[in-house]
Amino acid sequence: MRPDDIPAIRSLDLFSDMSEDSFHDLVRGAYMQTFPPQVDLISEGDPADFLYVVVSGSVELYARWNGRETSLSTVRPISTFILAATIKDAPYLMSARTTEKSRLILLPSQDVRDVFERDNAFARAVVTELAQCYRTVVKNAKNLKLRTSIERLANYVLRWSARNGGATEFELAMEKRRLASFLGMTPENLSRAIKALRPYGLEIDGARVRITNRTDLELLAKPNPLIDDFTT
Amino acid sequence: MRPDDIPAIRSLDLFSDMSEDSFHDLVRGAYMQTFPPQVDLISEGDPADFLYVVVSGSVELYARWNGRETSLSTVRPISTFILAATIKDAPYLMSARTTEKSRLILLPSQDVRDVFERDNAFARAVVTELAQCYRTVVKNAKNLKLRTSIERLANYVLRWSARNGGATEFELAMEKRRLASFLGMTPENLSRAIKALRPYGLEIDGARVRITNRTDLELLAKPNPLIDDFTT
DNA sequence: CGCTATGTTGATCCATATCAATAAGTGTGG
DNA sequence: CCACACTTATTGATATGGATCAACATAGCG
Repeated sequence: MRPDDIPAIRSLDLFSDMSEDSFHDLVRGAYMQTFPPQVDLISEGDPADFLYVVVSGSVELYARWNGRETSLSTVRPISTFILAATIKDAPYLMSARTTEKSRLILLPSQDVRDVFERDNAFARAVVTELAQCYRTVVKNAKNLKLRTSIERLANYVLRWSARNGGATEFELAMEKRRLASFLGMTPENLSRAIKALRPYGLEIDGARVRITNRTDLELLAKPNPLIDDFTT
Repeated sequence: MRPDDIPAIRSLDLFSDMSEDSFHDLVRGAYMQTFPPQVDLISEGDPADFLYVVVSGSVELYARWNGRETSLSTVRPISTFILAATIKDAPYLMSARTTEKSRLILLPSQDVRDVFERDNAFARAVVTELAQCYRTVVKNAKNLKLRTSIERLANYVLRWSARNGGATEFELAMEKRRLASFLGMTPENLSRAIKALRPYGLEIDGARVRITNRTDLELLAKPNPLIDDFTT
């Protein structure tokens, strides 16, 4: 592993509080690897051999059943994924693939569990991280069950606008087909949802998003911190 | 709090490994309360003042948005709910109400957080619990996004059959309207889904469930441990 | 520059929601 | 213990959100 990547990892909430010794034990067995786009990293059902850290690029978490596939989340730098499976030593519930060229750190799960047993600060950091993950998925479930696809799209756009400092114009962070799957609809349906939101102050042209009337869009979207706030 | 309830709590995975002192600190400020059915315990958005333990009865976790409501899970004895909000000192994401007469223990969140900071065994137990919760919600999201309502119903029945030791005949654990909401459909649609599954070996009469042809039902349901297994 | 994957649009179909009416429980007070 | 009221469940008719299928356009990319 490149020595100049270590500080970035160390500064993650998950690793920042642990002892120097523990951190050393973790990174000793770790490797950094660069993957091309569209590479399958893990497959649901596999044993959790590694905890992954996305250093650059992005990784899609998705799942399949009975020939269908759905996108569950996108992991962006710098954060980890499949912590729960690693800690529980249980099979992955989601598959993962790179969406673009990405640099990842692979931490052997056994090392993570060993350090977890020894280092109390790390154990507490894991709690915070897992609680965050849990709340994110709960929000997701609420979003899916309480909103129509058009409402989900409208709120998605408002969420990303907020994430971009309230910008009225920005770029979609992923392909539309992936966005459609993430929002729980087909690509065709997303196309139509986009058109349906034009009268409500939203224009999407290619990857370019323009909020032309925030008031109307919010009136329709009714964003709610208990579903849409990504900070708590 | 009644002294004879303490051993039951103590034996929960979440509390079994912690020191005697810490446990004492926790239960010292706790109270046990009995609630009638349909009592609202907490409301989403409220600060997380207590961690709850269901001792008897059952509690429904649900959420609202824009006049719609959906049931997210049912908590049965003996387990806790809203651990994540308690630990993070963040607002509840879900509301909770008793579905029947229920005995609950209320542990002041501040006490839980204090003990969490002091007791390392407890901190680790919280990790295991949260990882479990997280994986359950992920399975739920997969269930919702990958399956039709009929498939969800079929798998729900098979799951509860397994939970009852593989019984072919058992009682529904909740009202149909609640089940419909939990499965992400309307009560009317549940009624029709039940009828649609009759030719596939499932009969539901009132609360009585009878699996008349497990092979056919499984052929349709295609249960999958990465969605339906409630033990891992 | 042309191939291939992605995105759009239209036509149609299907799953599920909604609305309405009835039936069946369930609990309460007389 | 029954009658009434009220909630829950079922059934039918209809509407609609969203999926599917098919054709075409477009954009990346080698």
